[in-house]
Amino acid sequence: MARTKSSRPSARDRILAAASKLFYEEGVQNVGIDRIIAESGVAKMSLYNHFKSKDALIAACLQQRDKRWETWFQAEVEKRATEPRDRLLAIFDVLQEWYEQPDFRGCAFINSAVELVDREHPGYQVSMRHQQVISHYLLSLVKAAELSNPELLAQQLTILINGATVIAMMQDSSEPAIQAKQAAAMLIAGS
Amino acid sequence: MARTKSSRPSARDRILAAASKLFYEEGVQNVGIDRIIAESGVAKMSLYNHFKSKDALIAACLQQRDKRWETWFQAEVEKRATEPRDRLLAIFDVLQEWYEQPDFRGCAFINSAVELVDREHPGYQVSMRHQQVISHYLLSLVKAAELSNPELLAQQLTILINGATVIAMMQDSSEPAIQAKQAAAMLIAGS
DNA sequence: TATAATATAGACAGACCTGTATACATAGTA
DNA sequence: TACTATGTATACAGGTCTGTCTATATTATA
Repeated sequence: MARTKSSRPSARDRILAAASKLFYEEGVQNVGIDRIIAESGVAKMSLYNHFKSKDALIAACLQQRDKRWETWFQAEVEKRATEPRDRLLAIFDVLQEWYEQPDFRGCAFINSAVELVDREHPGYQVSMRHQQVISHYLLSLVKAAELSNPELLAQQLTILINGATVIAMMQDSSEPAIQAKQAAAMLIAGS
Repeated sequence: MARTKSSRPSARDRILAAASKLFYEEGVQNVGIDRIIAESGVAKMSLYNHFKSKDALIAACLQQRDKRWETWFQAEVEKRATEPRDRLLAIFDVLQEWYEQPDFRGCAFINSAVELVDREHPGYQVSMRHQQVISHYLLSLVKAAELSNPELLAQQLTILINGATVIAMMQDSSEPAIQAKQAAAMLIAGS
C-alpha cells in the first residue's frame, strides 16, 4: 500500500498524489490523464490498471483527501484548545491558517461538485459526504459545549465555514476567517 | 439591441439567452458551442460575429446575469420591507425563494470562478466584481440601519449568504436560508 | 429596386481527450 | 533459475471541441 521496501512510493500512491495535487490546483476538468502520468512518472496503462476510469480516479482522490483533511482539521482544532467552547472558535483559526497556505484554492469538495454537476457522479457523492462529516463534527463539538439548540448552531457554523472558504478563495484573502470567527462568537454567546 | 420590428429577438439576444441558461445549468465547461447554436437556432458564424470567442461569450453572459440578478435581488428585497433593518432580514427570504426555484444550481459567479480557475479570465473578473457589488449593497443597507461597525457586519452577512447558497446547492435544500436568517438576526441584534 | 449588412448551412482543420492494444522490461517469489 | 506480477513505452482509434472558410440567402435601407 505504501512503498516497495526502500525505494519510492508505489505507482498507485504516486498517481493519487499527482492527480490530487493537479485536480485541486487546476480543476478536475482542466487536467488530462497525460498530465497526471507525466507528473507521476507512471505509464498510462499502470494508471488504468489501478483505476478503471478518470472518473474513478477523481472519486479516489476526493476520498483520500476527505480522510486526510478531516484528520488534519480535527487535530489542528484539538491542538489549539481543550474546552469545547474554545474549540468552536479555534476552528476559525485553523481555517485562517488554511486560507494562508500558498496553494489554497478553496474547498476541493465544493469545487469538484461544481465542476462535476452530475449528482450521481461518484466524486459528487464523496463531496456531499464530506460536508456531512464536517457538520457531524461540528455538532459533536456544539453538544459537548452544552449549548442550546445544537443542531441549529452546528448548521450555522457550517454556513459560516463554507461562506468564508468560498470568499477566501475568490478574494484570495484570509480575512473572512477572522470575520466569521467574530460572527461565530456572537452566535455562541447568544445560544 | 432587442428585436427586429415584430418578429423574434435578435440573434445576439438569442445566443445570450441560450448560452446563459446552458452555462448555468450544466457548467461553462460542459457546454459546447454546438449546443448553444442548436438551442438558440443561430448559425455558428453568427455567434462568432457577435462574440470573438467562447471565453468572451462566457464573460458577456456573466455580465448580463450580474446586472439582472442585482436588479431582481434588490427589487425583491425592497418589495418585502421598507425599514433598513427589516430589509437586512428580508434578504434571506429572497434567498429562500431563489433556492426553491426548480432550476437553482447555486451561484453562477462562484461556479464560474471555480470552473475557470484563471483569475485573469474575463469571466472570473466579472464574478469577482459581482461579489463586490453584493457586498456594497449590503454595506449600504447596514449603514442605513445605523448599526455599529457596518463594514464588519456587511462582510459577515456576505459570508452567510455565500455559505447558505453553496450548501443549498450541494444539499438541494432551502433550509440554509432559514438558518442563515436566524444567524443574521443574532448578529444584527448584537451590533 | 439596388446595395450593403447581416444571417445561414455545413464542411473542415487542428488540437486535445479518454481509453485500448501491443510489445518489451523489470522485479519479486517458488 | 524459472515463473508470474507488475510496470513501461508508445502508437492509435474514436470522439469532442473551438474557430475558420465558403457559398448562399435574407433583411434593411437608400
